[in-house]
Amino acid sequence: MVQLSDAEERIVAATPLFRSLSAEDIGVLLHGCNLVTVTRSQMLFAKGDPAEVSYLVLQGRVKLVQHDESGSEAVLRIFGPGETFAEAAAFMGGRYPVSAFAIDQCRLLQLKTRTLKAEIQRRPDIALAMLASMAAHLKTLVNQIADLKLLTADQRVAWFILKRLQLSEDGQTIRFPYGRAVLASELGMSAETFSRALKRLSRFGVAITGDVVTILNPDKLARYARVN
Amino acid sequence: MVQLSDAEERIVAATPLFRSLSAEDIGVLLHGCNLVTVTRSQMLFAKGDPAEVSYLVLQGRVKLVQHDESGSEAVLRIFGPGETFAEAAAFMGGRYPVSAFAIDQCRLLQLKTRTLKAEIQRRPDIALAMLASMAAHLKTLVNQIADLKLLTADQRVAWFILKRLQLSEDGQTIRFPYGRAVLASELGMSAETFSRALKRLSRFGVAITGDVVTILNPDKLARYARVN
DNA sequence: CGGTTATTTGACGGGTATCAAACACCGTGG
DNA sequence: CCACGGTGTTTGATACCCGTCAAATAACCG
Repeated sequence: MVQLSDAEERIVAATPLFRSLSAEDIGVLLHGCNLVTVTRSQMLFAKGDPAEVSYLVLQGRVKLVQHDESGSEAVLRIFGPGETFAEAAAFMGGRYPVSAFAIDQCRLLQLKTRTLKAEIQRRPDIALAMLASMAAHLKTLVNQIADLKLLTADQRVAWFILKRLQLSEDGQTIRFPYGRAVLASELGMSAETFSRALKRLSRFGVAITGDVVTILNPDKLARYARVN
Repeated sequence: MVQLSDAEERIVAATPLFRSLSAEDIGVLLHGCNLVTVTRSQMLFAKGDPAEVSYLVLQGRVKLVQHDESGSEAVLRIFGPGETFAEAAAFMGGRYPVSAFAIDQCRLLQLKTRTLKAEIQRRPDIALAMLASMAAHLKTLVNQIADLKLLTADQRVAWFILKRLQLSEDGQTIRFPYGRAVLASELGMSAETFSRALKRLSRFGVAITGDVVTILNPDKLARYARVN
């Protein structure tokens, strides 16, 4: 059994995969899990590696990326504390279809697929939780595709800000959770375009100071990025 | 119980969701299902509708689309015979995150979520099959995002042709399964760009006559669209 | 404080969307 | 059989979004 802080245990219990389970059920699933610590820009797995484990983020951020032969990369998604990833690949027993890198210093829980599968056989509701978790992933990806196809770069940035604003404390400011270059790639644009997009959004009441973004007029911004 | 032709029963049995199940298990799941027939361009459900059923395609093609306020649409994916869709949304019991339209005349099986859920409780392996099916969907979407972010329009068209070529009989020709406009939207480009892309690909040994595409030199084309 | 990395800014070119018109395809009805 | 309207595709002209390259600036860190 791994050693987790109280805060970390709360994170685990709150994750979609485990939310519906009792503390002891979680204990069973975590039995024999590895706790791994990785440093900034370190690789967790490469595309094509045999997928034997999935991950739960406790601290830091992980980016899932796809590379092309020329070396440029596309960030598919970024996972933070409380989120799980690579469940699907691990579960299918195939190989990872993407690569994973730590953006920050990270603490991660490695979930053994074997244990997970075994538990599903015994406890069908774990399967339901897993289905729910994967359904959420699906929805995220579907929205991302729609955004890429329907919105301009500026609108995607605006949309990103608005989404974060909903989780914000004061409803007026957000802060960028990680570097702009990574953010740009996640939104499907170059770092330069992202920088310019931010500047252009000042027309709609967006002010940037360091890593803090102040949205003077959320409605105006929402009207510009009319989506969903 | 619905009335299916032999061919259709074979389609059902071969679908990822049901592949691992016995004929009688399938019978249980299909019990009380509706068989629906829709005509070209008819809507199956709209984004925001309560998601009560998922679908299995028997005949024809269905497109899942997202609209923006200006009326332009993005095709997220197209499903043909033997494929299932909307499982995730139906399963979560929420609302459909996208809209669905028939491209052709279609015959579809409506799967009741209630039945599916009940069976999962009794038979965990159905849950595994469902997880596998959703994992496959996830992988498709992930690849689509990577393609949109990393490839040019021409490369996406080339890549599409190559993928279809692998399923081709003779390994030299394919035919477009549906209209070019829909195809273009699926690949994330306008119909005009798609048309021009096809023309430009003649430089790499792609010849078009009507709906038939002849690939004179698959290797050359693959070298151009170097991906995966 | 120096050296490295991240971000911004500018200039430029190319890829794509958009608009418009010409054209091909197709089932219908005269 | 051919005319014909509707739909879908192609082609051309144009504009602009956005990526790339290069340089300047800022932020970071030991």
